[in-house]
Amino acid sequence: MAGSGRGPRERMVFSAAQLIRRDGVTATGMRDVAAHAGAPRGSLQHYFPGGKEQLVNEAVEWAGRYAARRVDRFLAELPRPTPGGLFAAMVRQWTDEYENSGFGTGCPVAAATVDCTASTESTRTAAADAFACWNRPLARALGEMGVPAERTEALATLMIGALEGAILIARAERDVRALTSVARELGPLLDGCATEAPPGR
Amino acid sequence: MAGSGRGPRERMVFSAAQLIRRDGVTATGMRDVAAHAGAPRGSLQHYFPGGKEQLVNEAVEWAGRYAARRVDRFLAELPRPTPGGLFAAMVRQWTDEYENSGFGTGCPVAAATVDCTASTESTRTAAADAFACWNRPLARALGEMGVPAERTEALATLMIGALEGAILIARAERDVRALTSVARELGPLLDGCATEAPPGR
DNA sequence: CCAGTATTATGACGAGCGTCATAGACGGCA
DNA sequence: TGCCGTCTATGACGCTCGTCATAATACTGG
Repeated sequence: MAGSGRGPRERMVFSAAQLIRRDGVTATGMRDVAAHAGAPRGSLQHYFPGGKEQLVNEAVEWAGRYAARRVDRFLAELPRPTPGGLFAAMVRQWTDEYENSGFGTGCPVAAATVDCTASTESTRTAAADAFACWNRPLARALGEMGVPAERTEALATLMIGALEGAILIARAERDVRALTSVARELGPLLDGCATEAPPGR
Repeated sequence: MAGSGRGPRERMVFSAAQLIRRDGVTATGMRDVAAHAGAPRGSLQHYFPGGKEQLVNEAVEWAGRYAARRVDRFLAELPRPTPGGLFAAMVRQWTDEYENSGFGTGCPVAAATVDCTASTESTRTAAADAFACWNRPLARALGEMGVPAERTEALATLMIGALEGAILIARAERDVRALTSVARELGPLLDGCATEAPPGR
């Protein structure tokens, strides 16, 4: 994850996302963000006159765009794209990170949702937008893989939800088991939804 | 959710869980817990000499036992138990709560995981135990419904993960859509795993 | 070189936090 | 009545937080 290039403003947004996904929003201090970004403390109030709320919101938005970009990249890398294969790639990103760098970090959007939904309306909105931003390319991809149009959005939500939940469990257990289990079980089921009649109900 | 009965100690644990699942661990103050429980502030240090860490851990443990108990209750209430029906009941608990009481609260175990995994080892352990405590009766139930033994644990994890993720998305969107979508899509797929050959792979 | 804006630097403030210290109230039992 | 463990009550301490005020510095166009 490169992020030390660019201007100090972008570095601070990136650092905020990193710290938030590790410690949560409330436990992440403005001074910590500046230090982590190697940026002067005085720049915070200059670039983010809206204070912590603005910084957090921008970090969440950044995370949403990042997740959407990753979906497109996974699609481009898959030789023969299937729903299960795409989901496996999404999961693998996390198992790789956890095996290489430990279980210290989760998803910043999830952290912001847990931490700010009840208190900060604008952050809640930013989190909802981030999920939508992530959901959109996923649903589109599912449609292109043969999933019936009326189910693409719901299945995309299922994929994101299952991934987020598995991340939670994996962090708590310090074990990628939850991630691999979810990928192994849900993957084939997702593949069954492509170019097939929807399950009777 | 009854909780105002019992002794002040139990009330404080219960109140801690309530506040944590609404505001997160860091944003929940000890004074808030005492006030919410209608308990004297001085009792906190008397019943929880281990400080906030102990209180949070007990709240997380309580939540894990609560979730496990709910699984058993759902099973008892289902006339003809199927994996999808059980999952629908678990999801319905949350859609009911959100439609009746708003989207202010989430799962306390998820909140503790997001908020404390990186900083407080004992709380991370408590969260892992809570997930395990929840997973156990679920996996057992799946086995009794005809799911092959080698898949019960993974499918239980998938159910919990999908539910937790959908809760996150629903809170952010202030909409039960994610919950209903996940239940509608995952339910039939889960039913297909009972008394059937596992999907080829 | 100068003017003026953009950026950085630093100290202070008030509020809230978790924790501690200490004293008071209560209640069963001799 | 007197004692003693359990519980309650309250004020204080040290710390960190987000924010603000104010000044110094860097940079850019004339």
